[in-house]
Amino acid sequence: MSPRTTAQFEEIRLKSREKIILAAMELFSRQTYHNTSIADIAKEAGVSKGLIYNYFDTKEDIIKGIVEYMMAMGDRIMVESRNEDDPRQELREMIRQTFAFIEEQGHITRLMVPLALEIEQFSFINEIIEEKSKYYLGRLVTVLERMGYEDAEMEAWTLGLMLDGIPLDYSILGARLPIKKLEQYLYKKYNL
Amino acid sequence: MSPRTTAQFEEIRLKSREKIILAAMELFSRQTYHNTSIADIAKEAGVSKGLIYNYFDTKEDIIKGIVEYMMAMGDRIMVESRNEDDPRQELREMIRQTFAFIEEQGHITRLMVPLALEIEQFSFINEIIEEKSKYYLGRLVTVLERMGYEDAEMEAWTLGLMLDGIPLDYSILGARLPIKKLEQYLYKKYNL
Amino acid sequence: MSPRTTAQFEEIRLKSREKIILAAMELFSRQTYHNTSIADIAKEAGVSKGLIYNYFDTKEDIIKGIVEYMMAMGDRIMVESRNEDDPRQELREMIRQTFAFIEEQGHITRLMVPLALEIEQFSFINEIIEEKSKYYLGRLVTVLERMGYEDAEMEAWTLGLMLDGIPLDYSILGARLPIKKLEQYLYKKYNL
Amino acid sequence: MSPRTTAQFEEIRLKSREKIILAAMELFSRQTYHNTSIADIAKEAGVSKGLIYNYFDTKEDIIKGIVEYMMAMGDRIMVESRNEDDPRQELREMIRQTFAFIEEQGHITRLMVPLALEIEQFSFINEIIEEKSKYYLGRLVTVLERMGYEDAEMEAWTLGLMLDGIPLDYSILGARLPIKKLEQYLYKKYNL
DNA sequence: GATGAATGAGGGTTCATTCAT
DNA sequence: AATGAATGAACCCTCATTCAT
Repeated sequence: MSPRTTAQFEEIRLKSREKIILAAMELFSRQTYHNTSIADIAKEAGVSKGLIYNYFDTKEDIIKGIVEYMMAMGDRIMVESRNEDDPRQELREMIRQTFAFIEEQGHITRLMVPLALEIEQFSFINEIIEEKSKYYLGRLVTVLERMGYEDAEMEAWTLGLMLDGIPLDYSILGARLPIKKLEQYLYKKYNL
Repeated sequence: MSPRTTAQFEEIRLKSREKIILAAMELFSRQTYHNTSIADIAKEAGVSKGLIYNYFDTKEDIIKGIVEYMMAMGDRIMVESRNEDDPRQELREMIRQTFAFIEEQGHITRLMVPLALEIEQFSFINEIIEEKSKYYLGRLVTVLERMGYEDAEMEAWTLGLMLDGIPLDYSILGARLPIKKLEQYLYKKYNL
Repeated sequence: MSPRTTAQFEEIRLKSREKIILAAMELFSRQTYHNTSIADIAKEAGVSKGLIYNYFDTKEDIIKGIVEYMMAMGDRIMVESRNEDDPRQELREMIRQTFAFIEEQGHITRLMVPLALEIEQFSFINEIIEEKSKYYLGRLVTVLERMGYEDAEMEAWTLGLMLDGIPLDYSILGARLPIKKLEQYLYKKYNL
Repeated sequence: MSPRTTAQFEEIRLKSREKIILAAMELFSRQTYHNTSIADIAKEAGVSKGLIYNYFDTKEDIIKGIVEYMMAMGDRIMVESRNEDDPRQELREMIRQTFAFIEEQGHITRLMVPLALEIEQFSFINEIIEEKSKYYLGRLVTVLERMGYEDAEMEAWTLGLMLDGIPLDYSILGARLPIKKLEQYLYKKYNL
């Protein structure tokens, strides 16, 4: 009889929001942002069209929601794995995590890369990608320096580019990309 | 007043078709496939909307036209540069051409990469990319073998992935990607 | 903890209802009936959307509520000001009250005039206006007859029309309408 | 076989545009701007919804089109009727034209007055009304001065307001407003 | 009495595509 | 070959209204 408490409402809101975000992620990665209509998302989420606008001001806003959701969910590439004593160990861990991420969360890759390219206005995605890359590159440089590389910066770039190429090729070649063997090869190549 | 010859007609047709394709390329790379309307293309090409349907059955068909056009235009990454005597020279040439292509024809890169990801129905683009990659990879393997690399296949993959990563990063970082230095570094790294 | 008495409930009801009506009046006159949503009203009234439907069956119903509210509030144009002895005095009082109303309650004017025209279904507003006008006109006729006007009815019409023209011009011209001077001029013209 | 000439296209465009404007005028005056949908207009004009956007950028733009159309159609209140010799004759003509306009083109009145009040953003309608009023008032002042009125300006205001009141009352009372008798009464009152 | 999440019809607008000329 | 008026399906979004709590 009495109205729901604020906490109850909050929980309901979170659940609905999540349903919508998950549906949107699924569809965007399956069929592209532009080929997915609000009606599609609503149906996939089992929710009315109108409700979506209770949580997102605009269709593009849903993307922002997805990114936030993913960041909150873990953002697992970035798990810290510093190793003061052994730079080799640290580099190995960085590479391992990157491959693990691509394999385990391949759909995120397949979602974000196209999104970044598909929606030009969405500079904020590019900004996130750029910032992460810069941070990642910085760490690579440090580690490679400690490993004694002379031109550590350029070597970091080649490694970084290669790791960036993986999701791209992966989204085209899928299983034909020999990920496992590549990972092993990198360990060997860098003596890890 | 004399009726135009078949050849004249054919020439007119080719000219109009080219105008449309060039306009579409320009706009797709500037503003994305989905954000470009047939009306936009018509205006950019200085042609009526109706005429476009005289040459292309559908909007997506224009993409096919673009790809064909680009292939016909020279496909310059693929210029043969075999060098039976010196594999080093051949690899150097392959790398050089790749970088040259990215720099000179950056807009094509910025056009094709998004297109490949944006339009899922367009498996044929993926197929083209895949075929080219396979060919390119094959050549890399051969060259690296001749250069004495033990695991030439995996080394070719790393190099290929890296070269694929460049356009991706380039379309995000633009001038902040140190392309020139990267090219030089690769020459040094592979002793070319 | 003791249950509220019926009277207390009734008071609460009245208070909420009034809050809603005042909010709606404010917004309708500020931004038009059609540009004001139930959500806007709820926010302005500091009340939930649901509650509004506790007091009004429909959005249009709120208008009925506003009209009733205004009538109950005093209907101040219509304050009786009969003066058996001096028709001049009576006419002067009628004119004075009209001008006073327009000046003091300008927002009501700006609310009702558009409303009457905007919402055709709302014949009842037109009916009210019509009835008031007829009554007002009747009084004018009587007064003017007593003042000796030969064609009192037509003179009453001209005066009535003029007084109707004021809110209309007022809602367009605002302060550029020389209300004060007009009032004085009318007194002079009718020798009041 | 050959494409239509520019002139032919121009004629087609004018015709379609007019069909749409006439349909919109009809519906706006019958059921209010806000209660008329683009679909309604399309149906009334016997045209597709899409075509309307070939001629008007936006729904509000149609109003601008209507106003322009009406101005181009004649704007008949404003027919010059100067009479250097006899101000009485000139005033009589002004009043006559006003009444004629209201009677003959009542739908325009019923269209524009609500429109001006319904759409607040549409300052341009208000501006037109204001400008016309100022002009009209100015002429009234001049004429009344020549007729010897002492406070010609205020007298002009009362007359102007009254003439403004007519369309307002007319849109509410319709035929119950004794227009004919009012007109005659004014002639008599002003000795025309 | 009160809340706000949820619904769904409907509105404005866009745009690929057709077709008469 | 060429034009651009015309179509209509589809899309994003708004909002009055309902209802479980």
